Amino acid sequence: MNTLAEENYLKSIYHLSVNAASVTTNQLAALLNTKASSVTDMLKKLADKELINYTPYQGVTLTASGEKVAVNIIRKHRLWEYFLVEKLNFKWDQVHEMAEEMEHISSTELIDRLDKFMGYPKYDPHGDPIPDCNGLFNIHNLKPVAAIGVNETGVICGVRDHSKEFLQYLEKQELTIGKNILILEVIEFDRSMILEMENKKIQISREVANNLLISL
Amino acid sequence: MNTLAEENYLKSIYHLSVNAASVTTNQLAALLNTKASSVTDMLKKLADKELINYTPYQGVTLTASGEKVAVNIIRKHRLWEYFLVEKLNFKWDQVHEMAEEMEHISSTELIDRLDKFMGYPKYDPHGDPIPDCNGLFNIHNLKPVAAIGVNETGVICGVRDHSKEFLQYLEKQELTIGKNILILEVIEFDRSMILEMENKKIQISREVANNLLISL
DNA sequence: TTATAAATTTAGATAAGTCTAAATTTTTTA
DNA sequence: TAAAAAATTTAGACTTATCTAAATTTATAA
Repeated sequence: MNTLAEENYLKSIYHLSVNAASVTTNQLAALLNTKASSVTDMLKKLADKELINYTPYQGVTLTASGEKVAVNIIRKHRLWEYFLVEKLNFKWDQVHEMAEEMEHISSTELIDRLDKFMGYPKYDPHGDPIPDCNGLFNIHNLKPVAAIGVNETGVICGVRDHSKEFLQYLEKQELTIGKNILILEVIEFDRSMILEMENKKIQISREVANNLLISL
Repeated sequence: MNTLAEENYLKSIYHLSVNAASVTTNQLAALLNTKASSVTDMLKKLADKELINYTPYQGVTLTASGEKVAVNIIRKHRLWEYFLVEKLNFKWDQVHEMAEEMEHISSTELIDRLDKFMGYPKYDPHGDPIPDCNGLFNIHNLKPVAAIGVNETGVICGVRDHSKEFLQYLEKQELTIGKNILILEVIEFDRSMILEMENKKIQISREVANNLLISL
């Protein structure tokens, strides 16, 4: 149907579209670790297949059919991540690369049965929503910890940065999905924050606070 | 490490090596659904990587390192087939194509954990032995039903033909892995065989008898 | 608003894996 | 054992996805 490279482009366009109306060539080149000229070539190909809307120099958006393909890849990625953590006992910082390969396994029947086998999970190990077999998913309204004030509380529900380093840091601090936190203090000097979590005080930098997502 | 095409060639060479000392270009072309000239090109590449022993016009054998790669792919293929049947409830005739994709997922850690998750199975859904994490597996000594005589018994332990059509036929006749059979009669005219299985009489053609494997 | 910088596209090249057609080697057979 | 047939390899071309370098377009700034 679509090649591996095409799938990766569509997925990347989808992810970059979250923050902007249209996605630029350079953004894609940076995310896909390739050159702008290679991106241009692929964009023409995807436009020919009517998976994206592409006007030279003006960036791209996904068409309805392109978005469907992208969401399906993301569904597969997140379900496999869930499988790796819940069934094979991997840690949340270990599963991304494996899921990057597994998301390209083509069978829809397989992924639907995997979904059923695991009890139709709604969120992956990083708190990201898992699209159902129709491509529908909850967009829950998360805020970075940095966006709330002293004496406010929240539940950790996701991360903005998905890097191994950040996930390992959070794991070590036990700042994991589902934990309740209370903001005790914001240090004026560097805007780092002191939280209470399970009766412990934890100080996190502004950088961390910006990348840790909570629901109120 | 190795490309998808390289992995498929090594796997094919391994499978064809079971029946002969060396594997020919045309055998590979037929099995891989490609042309002899394409095979020659790839054989040169694999020889450069010291995964096969190749002398022009003389066919190929796997080197120790090529065999290790091939066995590892087969391990992954069979473990995923087992997973699909035992965990996701697919039928034994449905899993081959999916496992053809899944066998290329690279992580060794993943496959070893999958193996553990399933309790270290020794045989896949078609009765083929699953190599362990060191590449070792039981070669049990199976015979085609056609090779035994009247009044002899055996346990169905494998198939020679792995085609969907043959597997579906066996399923319908309930001639599945683990069943006990007794040879009641061999029809002289076409050498078809009449078996007793779970108090039922079943007649199978010579063709079927040649492709159904039992242990005595 | 024109010059400069940045972003993007085009042109031409490369590597992997495949193909067809022609050439070569091996095997078979008369 | 020489001619014919079969198997295999070589030569040259194509596609996909990539690259560098040059050209073009858009954005920015004096």
